[in-house]
Amino acid sequence: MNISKHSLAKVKLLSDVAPESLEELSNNCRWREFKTDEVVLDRNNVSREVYFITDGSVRVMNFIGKDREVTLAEIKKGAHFGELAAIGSPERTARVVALEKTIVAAMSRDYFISMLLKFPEVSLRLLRDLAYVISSMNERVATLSVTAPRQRVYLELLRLAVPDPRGRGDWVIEPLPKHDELAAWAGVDVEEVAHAIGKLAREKVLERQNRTLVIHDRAKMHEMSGM
Amino acid sequence: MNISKHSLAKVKLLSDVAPESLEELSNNCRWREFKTDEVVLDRNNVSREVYFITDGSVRVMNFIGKDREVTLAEIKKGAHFGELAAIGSPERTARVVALEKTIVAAMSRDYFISMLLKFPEVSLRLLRDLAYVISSMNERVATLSVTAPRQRVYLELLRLAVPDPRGRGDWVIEPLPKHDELAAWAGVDVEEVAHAIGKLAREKVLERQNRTLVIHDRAKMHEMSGM
DNA sequence: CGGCTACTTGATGATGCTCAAGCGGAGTGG
DNA sequence: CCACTCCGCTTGAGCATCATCAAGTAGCCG
Repeated sequence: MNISKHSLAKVKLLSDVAPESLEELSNNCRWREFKTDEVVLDRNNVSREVYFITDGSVRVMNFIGKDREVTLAEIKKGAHFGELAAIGSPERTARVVALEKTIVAAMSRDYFISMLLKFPEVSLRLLRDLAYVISSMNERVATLSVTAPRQRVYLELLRLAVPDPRGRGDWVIEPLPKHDELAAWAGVDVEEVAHAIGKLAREKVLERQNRTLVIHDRAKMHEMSGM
Repeated sequence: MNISKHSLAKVKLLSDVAPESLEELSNNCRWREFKTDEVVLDRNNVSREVYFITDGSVRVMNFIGKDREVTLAEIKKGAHFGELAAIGSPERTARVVALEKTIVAAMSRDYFISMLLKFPEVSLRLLRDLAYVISSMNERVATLSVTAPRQRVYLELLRLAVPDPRGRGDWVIEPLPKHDELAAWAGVDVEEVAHAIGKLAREKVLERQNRTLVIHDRAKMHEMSGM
């Protein structure tokens, strides 16, 4: 096992930890690798380990009823997940899937807790992380409560759009995620995403170009989103 | 100032703190009292203080657009709020209103942070609290994403119902909150709450009795909620 | 070229939001 | 003690919207 590749140096949560302590922490993890779409963690898993992503990214999903799925978060290199189950929540309720080839360090619950008590700065940083998560979710709850499905699709598209690098006042989404991904974020079904984009295209607010969406009239789109 | 009334002894977050330290913490708070419906904390407030409720309860709300409001949480005696702004989030985004006569201890951001570093057990307990909040919000996001407005009203009513203390297989909600409160939780408008309850009454699933709702067929109601 | 997946588009029916009108109980002032 | 009023609840009609179903198209990979 190549130790140099198995370092927690890039993990933001641990950036206040001295290098020598970090190495000890690294050695107390189970290192694992996952392929795209592989399930990293499933519901009702009882391990309660905490996972640090040193390379790749994952998506956290929740299932309601039997068929419909909701995307709760996407977590990237340098971040962590599983801390909720480790800290307190009685059981895992979400499923975590690798979005690409991903390397994670799994730390046992007990070891994680003892680390928090040993390094208060880490606790503080974790608190900051969780506070940020809660703020984001507050926003999301408020948005979901107040906006109509169609509007949520507009908002999601606006969230993804970046100014067109080729000058012009346009904004672009590139590459456009698959419709079912957008649907899982916005809490609508797949057809609604297509209908929403179709309507915007008909009204010339945006244009479809292969895998990218070019938004011509961002202001109007924003207005249509009702916020 | 009556010191005996101004004690943080009942605050759960601080239950691992030794009594003498607790007294010092108590003395470093600004103690304040609010009447029903008084605004404890408003958006864009820059104080970043942390508040401990020693008596009473408050509601945390968020406003979207200009008119519609969403209830994010209700916080009771022994709990705390404002920790998100103190720990990290750049600004306050929610409004906090007293639900009854309420006494709070306000602790400055800096003092709070230093306390966390001094008492790692408190950090750990706070982490647990936040983890619990996140889990709850995950559920709420998932529910909001997947269920229709009508169903959310049913679910909210089911959440409030308790078994009828007078025997019988019935469940009761007593007192029934005002419709606009239910609406703010479920993310629907006021009439939809009335329509939903009306429909349930017509189908004899429940019965309206003054300020209380008697649920006869909880199973059917649960089924209608689609979960 | 065939087969698959994702996207597009439309029709339909159910549903929820808006508007509107009436009702009932609690509190107020005479 | 009685009107009066306000606020919250109830109910309904009309209309826009969204989920469902369905069919056809585009693009991709073997």
